[in-house]
Order: sequence, then C-alpha cells, then structure tokens
Amino acid sequence: MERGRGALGPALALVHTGRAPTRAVLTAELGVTRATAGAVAAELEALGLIQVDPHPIAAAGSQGRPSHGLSIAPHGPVVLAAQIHADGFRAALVGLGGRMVATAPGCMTVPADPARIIDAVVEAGAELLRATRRRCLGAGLAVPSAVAEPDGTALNPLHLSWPTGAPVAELFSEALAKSGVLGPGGTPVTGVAGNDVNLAALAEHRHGAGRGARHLLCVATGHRGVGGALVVDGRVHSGSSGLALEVGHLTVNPAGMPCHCGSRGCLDVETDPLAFLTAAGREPGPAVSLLQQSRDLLRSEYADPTVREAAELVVDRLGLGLAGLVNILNPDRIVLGGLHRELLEADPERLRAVVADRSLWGRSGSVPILSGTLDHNSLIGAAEAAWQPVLDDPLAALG
Amino acid sequence: MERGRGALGPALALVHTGRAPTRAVLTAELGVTRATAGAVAAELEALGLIQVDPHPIAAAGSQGRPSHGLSIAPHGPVVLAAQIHADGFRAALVGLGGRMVATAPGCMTVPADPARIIDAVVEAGAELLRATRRRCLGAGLAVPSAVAEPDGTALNPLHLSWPTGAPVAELFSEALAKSGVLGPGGTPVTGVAGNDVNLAALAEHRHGAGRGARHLLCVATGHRGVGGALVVDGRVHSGSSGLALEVGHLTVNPAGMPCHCGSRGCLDVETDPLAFLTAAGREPGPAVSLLQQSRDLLRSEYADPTVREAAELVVDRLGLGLAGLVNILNPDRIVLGGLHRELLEADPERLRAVVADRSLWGRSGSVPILSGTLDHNSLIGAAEAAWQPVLDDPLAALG
DNA sequence: TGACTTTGTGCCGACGCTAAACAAAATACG
DNA sequence: CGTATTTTGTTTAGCGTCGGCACAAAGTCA
Repeated sequence: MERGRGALGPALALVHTGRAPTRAVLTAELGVTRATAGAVAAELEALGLIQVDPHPIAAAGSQGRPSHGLSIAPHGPVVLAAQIHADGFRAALVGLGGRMVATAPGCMTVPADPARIIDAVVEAGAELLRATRRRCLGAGLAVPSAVAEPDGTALNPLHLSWPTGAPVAELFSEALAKSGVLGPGGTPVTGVAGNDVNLAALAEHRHGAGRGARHLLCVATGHRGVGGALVVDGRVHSGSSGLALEVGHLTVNPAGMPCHCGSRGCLDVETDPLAFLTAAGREPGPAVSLLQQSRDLLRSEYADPTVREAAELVVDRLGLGLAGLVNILNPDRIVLGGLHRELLEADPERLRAVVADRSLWGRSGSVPILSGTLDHNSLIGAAEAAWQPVLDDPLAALG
Repeated sequence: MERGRGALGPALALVHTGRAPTRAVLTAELGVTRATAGAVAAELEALGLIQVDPHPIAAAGSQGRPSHGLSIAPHGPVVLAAQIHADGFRAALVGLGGRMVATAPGCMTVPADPARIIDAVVEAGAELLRATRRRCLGAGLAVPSAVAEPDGTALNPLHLSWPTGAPVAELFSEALAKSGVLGPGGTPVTGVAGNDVNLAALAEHRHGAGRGARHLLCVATGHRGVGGALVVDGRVHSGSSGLALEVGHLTVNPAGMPCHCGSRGCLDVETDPLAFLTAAGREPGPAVSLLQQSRDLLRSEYADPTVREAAELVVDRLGLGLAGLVNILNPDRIVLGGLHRELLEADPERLRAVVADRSLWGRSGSVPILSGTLDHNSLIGAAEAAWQPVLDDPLAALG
C-alpha cells in the first residue's frame, strides 16, 4: 500500500548531502522506479523534512520534461549541536543539509566540573530553541577528548582539566532533560557525544572537502596534541570501543622531544601548535590560544627564515606521520584541520612530496591532501551525529 | 510465494561459521519467524549447500520439542583454494565450514614468472577436482604480497622475485579457464587473489581464534617482513585500494637497523625471523626457511640466555608496534601468526604487558592477544574469499 | 498419562516494491 | 506553428516476501 518505506532513509541522506537535487536524480541514485521515488519524496515532504518545488526546474540544455527540484525544508526541524573546546563553548541549531540556523558562542573558562559547562552549553541551545520555536529532533556534543563507546565517557580531556572518564553523554542528556528540550514524542531528547575530530571528519565528508571519498582520513591539531579520524563509507571508523585513530603517538622524530606516553618524538609533541611556536623560537603567550598564535605567526611572518624553517620542520614531521597512517589505513583522501591545514596551505607541495616519498605506495598513486572547507566543522559534525537516527529511519525518529 | 530469499545469504553464513547448529538457533539469529527460517533451511538444503538432519537433536537438558540439526552438506560444492609462499605452493579443495576436502602440496622453487607457478598451482587444483568430481563454485589465491584492488595486481612480491604489478588475479582466472575449471553456468570460474595475511585473518575470524571479534587485528611474520590485517564486522578492511595494514614500517626502535623504506628500526626489520636469528647471533642457513630456523631455535634452545634475550628483545619491539596499532585501530582482539605466534607462546605475559603499557588506553581495558589456531589459515582464507559471493547471495551464485 | 514447553508447518494478509500504461511538460524539427 | 520526441510524474494492477496466527508434532516434567 504505502510505497517507499525502505528507501526513506537513503533518500533523505541523498537530499541531505546534496546528491539528489531533483526527483529524477533521486530515482537514479536510489535505483528504484519513478513511482517509488515519487512516493518517497512525497512521504518526506509530508514529514516536513524536504521540499518538492512546485514548479519544475529549468533544465539546462537537456530536452524532455524537466524534473522537480528537491531541497531541505527551510523551516523544518533542527538538531541541537554543541562544541566544547579549550577556550569555551558554542551552541547552535543545525538543520538538514548542514545549515546552521542559529548559533550562540559562549566564551568561558572551562570549569573542572564537566557538568557545569555542559549545563551552560545546553541552556544556550535551549534558549535558541525557545527563540526560534523550531522542533528539535536530536542533540550532539563535540568534545576535545577521546570518547569511549558505548557509554560515552571522555577519557583524556587533557586541556580541559576534567576528570578522566567523565560521563559526558550522560551529563549531556541529563542537561537536555533539565532544560526541557523535548523531542517528537514529548520525551526529552537524548544527546550523543563524540570526539571533535571524529565529528569534524564526518562533517567534512558529508558537506565539505571529504565529499565523495570512500576512505577519508582527517588529521587536525587545535591546541595541544593531534587528533585523527577515519570515515569509511560514510561512517566514522571509531574502532571497537570508540578509541581508534589515536594518532598522536606515532613516532615521527626518533631523536625528538620526550612525550608523556613514554616515547620520544611523537606526532603530538612534534607537530602541534606549541611544537611549531617552540621550533620558531617564540615563547607562547597567555593571551590568545596557541592555535591563534601559530596561525598569526605563520600568516604574517612566513617570510622570516626562522619561521619558514620551523614550518618546514613541522611539515616534514607531519608528512612522516601521515605517511605512516597512509600505510596503515590506505585512505583515498586526506583532509587537514587546524594548524595542519595552515601548514598545508603555506606550502602544499612540500607536504605532498614528503607523504608520497615516505608512504610505501606513494609513487604508484599518491593520496590527495586537502584543507578542511567547513567553518565549525566539529559543530556541524555534532549535528550530523544527532541527525543520524533520522537519516537511518525517518519514520521511527519522527514518531 | 517463496519465503526466505532475503535471508538466504545470512543464514548460510551462520551455518558456515557454526553459529547456527539448529533451526531454532537459526530462527533466533536471523531474527525472523520460524516459518521463514524453515523455508530458508529448506531452500539451502534444496540447493545442496546444507543438510537438515532428519532426526532431531537430543536436546541437552532443555525441555520442549528438540530442534533439527543443521550442518554443511558433506558432499556439497567446494571452492579451489591456493597459496603461494616463499617455499612453493599449495592447492586444496575447501568446502563450506572451512573444511579441507583435498589438498596437494607442491614444493617448487618459485619462478620469476608468476604465470608459471600460477599455472602449476591451478593445474594441481584442477587435478583434485577431477579426482573428487566435486562441483566448483569459486577460486581464491593467497600471495605473500600486497594486492591492489580492484585490479588484483601484486605490488611488492619481494621474496618471490616477481615483477611489481604482476596481475595475479587475472593470471589466476586465465589459468582456471585454461585448466577447464568450470562453474555452475558452465563458464570458467573467475579467481580472486588476496594478500596472505589478509586472508589468514579472514579465516581466523570465521573459523579460528578470531571468532566473535568485531575488530580483529592480525599480525604475522613468515619469511621476511611483517604483515597485518584488520577484519571489521566480518570483512577485511583493505582500505581504499587494498593496500591498508601495511604495518611493517612502524618505527619500533629509533636507533635500530636501517630499512629499505628510508627509515630505521621498522617493525619489518626488527621483528621478522631474520631479525630474531640475527639478535640471537645465529647465521641463517640456506637449508630450511627462516621461519623454520627461528621456530626450531625458539623451541629447542629457549633455555639459552642468548636466545631468550633475543626473543625478549623482539617481543618488546613487537609490543611497541602492536601498541601503535592498537592506538590507531582500537581492535578488540589481536591474533598473531608465524614467528610472532611462537614468540607469544614462549612468553605470553611479557608481550601482553608491553602492549598494555604502551597503548594509550591499555590500562582501562587491555586487548586480548591470542595465537592463530588454524593450520593453513591463508589457504582457508583464500577459500573464504572464494565463497564470499555464495555467502552474499546463494541463489545468484548457483543459478 | 496428562500438562507443559518448545519446535515445525500451512494459510492468510499486509507491506513494499516492480511493471506497464498513461498523462504531462519541456525541446527538436520541419 | 504544429507535431514528433524525449523525459518526467502518476495511476493501477500485480507479485514476491515476510509476519501473524492457528495447529500439529515431539519432546520433558510431575
């Protein structure tokens, strides 16, 4: 009777990621008949998730009846996305398609009690929901720490001075309930928490520089240490318990600086912002974040040989680490974030050459290395994680 | 009308891996009704793949009507499995359930022309097929080299003195056609080729020490160099082009021996049989393989402090490498093969302690490290790869 | 022996899709 | 400018697959 139930999720995912601009394309991408695709589109429209343009699209040069355009419903439901980082937090409402509907930055020295800042960020999000009167279907939180699955505890929130094992997912859900963020069934929205780089990778894969990659490797450094993430066939590869891609302790300089892990010359201590500032002979100041200081130095004083050589040193070390990861993971694309992105942009060829030279199969087919293209990609990624149940089964998620 | 078509593949996989000993268990595992499970079992029996015991199984202690046992059809179809290694080759016929039906070892110095040995190994397999008159549904070949996907070329057949890029999958299929190995449609069987450690990992996951693991990491060393493989949710994680898990060039000894990759102290040159023999002060002889020499030394002279210390040195280096892999891949089980397996069995606690100590989350939950349990696991793995189309869709593969 | 528990089977209906015919909306071409 | 062509959307019929249910079968327990 009701047609197009099984394909509902895949169809929404296609529109969500912009791979189904029209119903005709949707039909082809789903591999179903026009009848089914039409029913699917109608159902998604009835659910208030997408919009089928009433007037057909002016087809460019092709003959035949033009197809109706598909787009995300402009006033459809949203998810609450949140990010906690070294300098504070940010809350936002994000619709399908990765579009930020409303945002509220919150500057705040992160307290040692994770519950306090999570309460604050959720309250900021709840305020946005009250102001915009949007329906909320989920919530996602990005934290700068490994997050163990399936319990959702933060294992190494080093620069947040949180206790190890803080139950961030649970705290997030409790805060959502306390703030009265209700989902479709009238029940409180449950929140998911994830590592910020994992979520950034997910966002870049869906809406950014990682679109279309089958095995996307992301590496980024923001404040201290280096984070990695792998997205395989559209899903974050988080290992058996969420702790995969802890790439910071690959050896990239055997004679290098000692690391708290017990080894020397780890990627963490050789390529993060502090390492760059130190290599350039600069004393890090307390005013702005280490990333900002590094970025400023790189952009304004790259002509200075000391700065340039420091950058090249860090690029060489990063290249070694990336080559090691390429050997183990064999990605078909690499996207860099944070300071690593800046370093790539300062001298793209050097990094690509090092990676190609030091990866085993680099010569037979080198891996494209790109910059992340999304602003707030961890935040968008948190939204993606929150959308996931809806993308998997829209009917079940909407009630 | 015909019930249980969609579940045919999953059901066969359950019987194949021994997870569905009875129809009742099959019903539960598939999550379908008894009616559907019954139809599925009947269909698989009609296809000649499995056997439904006519008389029910004596249920141990439980009441209720006893269920009928399910088992692999004893005279059902087979696949042709082949393995090429440093000392020669081996061909076999393997039925479902990983049971070797017939085998033919072939000792032969591996010629520089891959076509010649592939022809020989296929001819040995074809002879087995003629002798046993079994129906052949596929063919798989394990080679000690990375195999690029999807074209099936061998990229680093170092100790085979083959040219880089040898099209082994193509040569294999051509040899099968030439030898008259015909599949169900009367057309020649097409062969799949894979890296031996990847295939061994697959075999261990389905029938050996890796059963039940969701993220299984296998590391093994046979002759020269070290191979790795990751099986995620029952599938080999081979990266975007089949070249993943090239683990041999992780740095495990910064001051170590130079490696052809340009670095020093790689896992390859620090933990393979040659490294062990060298560390023990033994000159490798030409008579038997390096693995055999190492194994003999380890088993017969472990009381000798020189040998013991060499073993401990290699174990420590291996532990560092495994810890690095644990940090990146977060497996829930590790299975070792070749000399690494022997080293684990010589002193299990030492290796486990090193890995737990040097992996970031080792203390919160250490990864079980086990020995491979299958004889000829690469060969069985080659069979698994050959069975895959049948396991995915029995009707299509047999029709 | 009879109650109970668990497994296997036959029948019906619901669900979700394909197929096919038809209608609609554009371009191409004489 | 009208007709053919192409491509898209819709309607209807039908079919394949599975769940639900009732009943039968085969054992254990008291």
